[in-house]
Amino acid sequence: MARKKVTLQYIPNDSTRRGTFKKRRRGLMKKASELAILCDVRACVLVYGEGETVPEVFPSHAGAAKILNIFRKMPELEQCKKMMNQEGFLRQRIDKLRDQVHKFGRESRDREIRVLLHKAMRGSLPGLVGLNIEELTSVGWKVE
Amino acid sequence: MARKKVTLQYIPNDSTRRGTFKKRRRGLMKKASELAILCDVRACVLVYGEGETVPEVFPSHAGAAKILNIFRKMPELEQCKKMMNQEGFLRQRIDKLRDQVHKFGRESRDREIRVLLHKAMRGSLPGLVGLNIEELTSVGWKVE
DNA sequence: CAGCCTATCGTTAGGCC
DNA sequence: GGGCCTAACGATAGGCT
Repeated sequence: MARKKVTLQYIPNDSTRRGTFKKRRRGLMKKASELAILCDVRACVLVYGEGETVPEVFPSHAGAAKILNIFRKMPELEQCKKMMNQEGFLRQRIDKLRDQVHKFGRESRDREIRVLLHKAMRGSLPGLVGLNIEELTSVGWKVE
Repeated sequence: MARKKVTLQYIPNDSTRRGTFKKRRRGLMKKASELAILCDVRACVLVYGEGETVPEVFPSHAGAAKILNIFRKMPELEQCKKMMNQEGFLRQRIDKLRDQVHKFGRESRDREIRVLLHKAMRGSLPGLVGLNIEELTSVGWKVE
């Protein structure tokens, strides 16, 4: 009856993981729906189930596609804008790094890094800018 | 100190809405991250803040773009599959309708429809055929 | 307006059919 | 595996600084 404290790491047991997945995906979609209703904002969510070719989508296939198109058209334009100032440059850099981390391992490290970077940013921007990709990536491992 | 019971409808007051938005968007992103970690699934979330041109994205701009590409390549193929059987056809139809309703406005008489759906499902599929577009749309939303 | 706090509500892990 | 249930945990509305 006592509920375990949720360790936030990959659930090895298949049936447990699937059960959790089903519950939480539903929860996520609900949250998204609530956010959209309460604040009337454009939002979309895609979640591919384990080995599924068709994702569950909010708010709908077409609705998501619409938002996705907007998202798609923005990249280069935004990149130009971002290049204009240091903050933008940093953000772009973080994005790349985040991706690398993703490639290496589970997303858990991704999230940790984000927090870490947050702190680093508040501390001092130059400290972060000085690091190269490998160094920052290894920071992710270290954190874990 | 007493917390209100959350009415799940558009929040008219600007500052309240913005506050709620910030909190809930953060919460949504966290949930997404947890889901990805716990179950190791591909997922992405895009949320545009009120009047923002740049959305907040999970797991990252590039990461989302990757998933979005997969999503994009699937439509026609899946549609063909779905056309194969009646259920698929119905689902596709509901999708379109769901989108329409979203464009028109906020969904309201929620509970009534839910009852309707219950009846329809227990009765039989043909029961849905009798409904008009608006009703069917709401049903589609409830199907989730 | 942005954080921080706390009471309360909503989500969900773990059991049990 | 799919639902349903309940207690525990996590998210967050409302208030204060």
